[in-house]
Amino acid sequence: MHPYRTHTCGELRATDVGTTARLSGWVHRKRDHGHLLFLDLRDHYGLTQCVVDASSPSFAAASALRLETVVTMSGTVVARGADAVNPRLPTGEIELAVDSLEVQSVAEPLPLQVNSEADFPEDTRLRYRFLDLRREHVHRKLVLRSQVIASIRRRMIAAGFTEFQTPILTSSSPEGARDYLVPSRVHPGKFYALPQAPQQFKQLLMVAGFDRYFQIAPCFRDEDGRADRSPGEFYQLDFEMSFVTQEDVWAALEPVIHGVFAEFRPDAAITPPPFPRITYDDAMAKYGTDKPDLRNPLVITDVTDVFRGSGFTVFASAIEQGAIVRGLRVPGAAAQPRSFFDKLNQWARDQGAPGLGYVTLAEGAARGPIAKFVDAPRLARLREITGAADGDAVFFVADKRAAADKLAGKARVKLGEELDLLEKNAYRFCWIVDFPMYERDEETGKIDFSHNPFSMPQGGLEALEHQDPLTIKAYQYDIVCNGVELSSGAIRNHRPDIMYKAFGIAGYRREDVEARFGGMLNAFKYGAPPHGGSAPGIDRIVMLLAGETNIREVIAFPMNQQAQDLLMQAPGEVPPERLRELHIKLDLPPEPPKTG
RNA sequence: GGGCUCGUGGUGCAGCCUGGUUAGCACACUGGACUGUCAAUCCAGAGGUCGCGGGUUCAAGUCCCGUCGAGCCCGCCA
Repeated sequence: MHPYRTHTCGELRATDVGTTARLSGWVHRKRDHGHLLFLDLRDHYGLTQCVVDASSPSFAAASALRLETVVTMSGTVVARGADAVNPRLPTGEIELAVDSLEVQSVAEPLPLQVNSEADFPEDTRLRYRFLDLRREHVHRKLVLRSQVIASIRRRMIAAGFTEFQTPILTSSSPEGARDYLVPSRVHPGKFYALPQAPQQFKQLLMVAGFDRYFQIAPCFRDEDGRADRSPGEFYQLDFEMSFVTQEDVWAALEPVIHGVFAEFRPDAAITPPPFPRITYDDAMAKYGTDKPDLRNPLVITDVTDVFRGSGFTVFASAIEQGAIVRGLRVPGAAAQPRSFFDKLNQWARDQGAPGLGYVTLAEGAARGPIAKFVDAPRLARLREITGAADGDAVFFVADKRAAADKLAGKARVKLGEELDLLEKNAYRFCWIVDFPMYERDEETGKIDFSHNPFSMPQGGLEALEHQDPLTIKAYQYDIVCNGVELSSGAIRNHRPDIMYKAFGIAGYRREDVEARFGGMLNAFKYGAPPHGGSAPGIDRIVMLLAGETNIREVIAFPMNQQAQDLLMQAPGEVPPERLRELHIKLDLPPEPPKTG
């Protein structure tokens, strides 16, 4: 007999009754009746109830087993009595009558209950991640992650993509985030950078003629974490295609994304391809964000006309100064108590806004604090623009366009959540397209790239030479699901002449461009195919499929928000001789005074 | 760098608003009882610098100030 097991803990069935079996696993739970002991043995595959009674020579040893001890149990598979069958377990019709047991590894008392679904503090979970990952619901999410990645890989290969690996130790890249740097021992004072994305490599692979590239690519960015953004590192489905328009890229990705979501969430409603395309400008106007959650039925409108020249001087004079007024119609909200509107107003103030105006509609009239300024013609106009009817409420935000969009967008999210308006069990996708090529830095007034500097400007060289840069769009697009940005992508700029010009507008001299991106620029001088791609975030896809809002839930060994690995104690100090070898001298900030 | 929330035996929570008996409950742990449980049950026990420092007070887990740590958010992340 195998020293550890003849079956897994999820395998034995009624048809195995009478056979001899050996199982190995963790002691999941014990039910000790004194002269009869039930013991649930758990492994990756499932749970099997093992029984030991007082007559067994193993009885004392079995009674003494602590939870999570690893043990091998041998015995006979026996049928459970009709009233003892556990229908919740696949192995619930049988149990293992234990003849002998062998302890493989003893467990100390646990800092974290493995057989509990209770919430534990995240630092405890991360410090004892190996225990946390034993817990069924956490374990399952990591298995899901593996299956999702396998499915994506299968679908990409079937679609004619070729998988590549690209360097991890590379040079600093043009993405906007801070790089992780790795000092060179051989080249004093020089550093490798970990790739923020394999951006230039995948473009070089297109120049190399591979036509369709993909990679489940690790990406490293030294930026602060968020619930949906793991600090340090994450994975992208990075892909790139030659001789394509942006429509071709969308058409290539949509069946992969839709297929994966349909495969793992057959219960959910999923946007069928082709996904809606929403221009950046429309998204900002209608949803107040470039990553709209389309499960939310609320839509923002422009009601500046309703208040222009009205008696409500707060809005009217703001409009004179160039402000706009955004309206948010909320069906049925007129029935909410006054406290509801007061709370929202306070919320808006907490967001740094002067407040959130509103009217409610009933019996053909407007009500509320500012209703007296909305006369009959203005009310008619409001109804016309927003579609509001009796029983609805309309909220107002007056500010400069960008600020008004932002707050109206936040209010849309807030109201959608508070009033439980979001479509349930649904994945709603869209493409946000036609991003601006450039934007003006509010502080410096300088014109800079608003997204990827390697994107092709719409209109090409012609547009760069003759158009106001701030009006130029790029062939740049994001895919968004349920308010989560899954990726951005672009048709790339493969023409050195257009690239010099594009960088020139953002203030880079020809020499700067050559110094920083010489490798790729040089490649483009020897015959580069037009190409484009995208790179959806794997962690975010799995997070959405798992129904989680925290990305660390689908990463086996995540760092905390301070970019520390509590299990492996990273980052850590290194011995002085290693620093000398790397030609590094530390220049540390002064120690803060110790107070406790 | 900033804002908000949280910090109480190994673990999860209550107690704090409104200061006052031995800091309570559950899980885990130790011992005992129990032959059909499946979150087994019952009895007993051990286990606490109430994050840390300072202040107010006759008295602080509770109120105030500071500080450290964690989470969420802003900045940042094309």
